[in-house]
Amino acid sequence: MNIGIAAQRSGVSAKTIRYYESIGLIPQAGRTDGGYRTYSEQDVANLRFIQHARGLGFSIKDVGRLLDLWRDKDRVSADVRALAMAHVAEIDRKLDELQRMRDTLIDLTRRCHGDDRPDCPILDELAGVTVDA
Amino acid sequence: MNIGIAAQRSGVSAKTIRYYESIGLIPQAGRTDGGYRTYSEQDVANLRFIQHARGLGFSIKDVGRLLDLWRDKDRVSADVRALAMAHVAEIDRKLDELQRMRDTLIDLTRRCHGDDRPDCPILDELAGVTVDA
DNA sequence: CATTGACCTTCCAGCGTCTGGAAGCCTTAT
DNA sequence: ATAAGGCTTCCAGACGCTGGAAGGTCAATG
Repeated sequence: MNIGIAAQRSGVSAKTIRYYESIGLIPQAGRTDGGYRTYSEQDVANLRFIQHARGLGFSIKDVGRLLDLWRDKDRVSADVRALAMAHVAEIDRKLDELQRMRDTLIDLTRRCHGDDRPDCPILDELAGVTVDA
Repeated sequence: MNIGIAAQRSGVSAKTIRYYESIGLIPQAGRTDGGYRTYSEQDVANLRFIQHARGLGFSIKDVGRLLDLWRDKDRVSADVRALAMAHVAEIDRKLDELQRMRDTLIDLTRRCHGDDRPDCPILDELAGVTVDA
């Protein structure tokens, strides 16, 4: 099948499929006489796998590792689990950071009048002005 | 003062200060006869402001808007507040997404033996295999 | 058989936010 | 005079795509 159909069926855009091929995440596709890339059901399954892994936030590099593990019938599930748990740790780090930002922002917006006057604790905070209550 | 000192005192690296200048976030610095950039206390204050805003996750574009508001003595705090709240909304979106990823990953890692056997619900899920309990 | 239109190809550029590195100039101290 | 350290510019790379231009291929139609 052509790349457009593979894209539709995998949920990965044609543009992105070509990109994945260019960086070596997926092998080079076969070609028709006219130069069109051709894909098999297995290729579509690989692309779906990639799409799901990306949807869980795994980096391209990690997706490559997961693909390798998936294909390796002698893998040990501990390796897969370790990869996933490291990723969870990274997500937790990001969650913490975002939550801290959010807390600060919520506090500041609560203290800001939000009317037509110019004074604003948000700007004060950014400027490093210490405003005691 | 030279860029290195301004960097130290603002917490923004010299490299990044030059970058901010190149994209127009800060005005072009004055120069010595030898071509070195020079900075004032006010410049350092601006850089600190930028650093704080970036630390709260504001985009460069939003930081530019905040700087404009900061400098505009006729600003209305409602504008600042609206910017901050829009940013909180964006953070909430990211928090939700990360939390969803985390939930799925935690569930999968819990169901994965994580031993020397190859079978692994994480890979099954990514492959789209439906495993009923 | 020619044309149309949809699909495919490659290549280059840009998004956002820096960061690293190379080659070379300026300044200050010895 | 020289050395060391800071400064300069410019190019490239990181991440993961995405858009667009210029042109080739294919299937269906007139």
